[in-house]
Amino acid sequence: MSSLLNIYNMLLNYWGPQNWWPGETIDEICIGAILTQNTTWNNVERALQNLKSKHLLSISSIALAPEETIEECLKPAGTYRRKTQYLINFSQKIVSQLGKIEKLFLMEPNKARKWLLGLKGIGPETADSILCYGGNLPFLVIDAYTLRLGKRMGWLNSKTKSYENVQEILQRELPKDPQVLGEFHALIVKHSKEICRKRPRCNSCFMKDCCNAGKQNIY
DNA sequence: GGCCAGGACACCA
DNA sequence: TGGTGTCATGGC
Repeated sequence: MSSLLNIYNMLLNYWGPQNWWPGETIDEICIGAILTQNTTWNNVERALQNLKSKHLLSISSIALAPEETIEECLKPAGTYRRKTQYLINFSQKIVSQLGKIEKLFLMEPNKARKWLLGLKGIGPETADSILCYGGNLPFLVIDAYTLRLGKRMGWLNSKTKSYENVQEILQRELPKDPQVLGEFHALIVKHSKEICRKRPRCNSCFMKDCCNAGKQNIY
């Protein structure tokens, strides 16, 4: 079985750098991380554009904005009522407790993660996205694609349970480098969307034991 | 018209 | 702890 680092290099060689996370500012990255929950990025971009057109694409401005205005902007992203609550609460907590988001990234990384997880609507995946892509901190984002690929390719077995458990197992074999960890997650998403989802039984995948694993029906 | 997406939460046993 | 329903728009 190839090492995780080999897998990373294979994916990077095949797909090239994914340049995640898209966004011009740290605020935009964090806002996008919340909006992308269970939604396609295409829909998130519409919501981000709506916010931008109303000059609300910053944490400080969202913290002061009327709820109805944010709701209207977020509609294209789905679950917009919840996301409005999450986003306003997140922004207000940043402003009132930290002043600005950059302060979060100066904290001890695990404390910063805990702080984020204490906020309503910020789960482990969103927190790690904010820390890795917004804060340039070495956290690997674990998502459904990662779990599926990991089980197919044997990095993970069916006993691996919690998010943190999976994250620890995978990060142990990867450099503690936010660039690598961020790129790895982006590549897994890219690969899963382009190959695994469109051709779940394909024979042409360049990674042995990925799509054509012939294993139990994990997909 | 049904299913799913770059999740998280509430509720239940 | 683990499983299930809910949120909600847009693309395929």
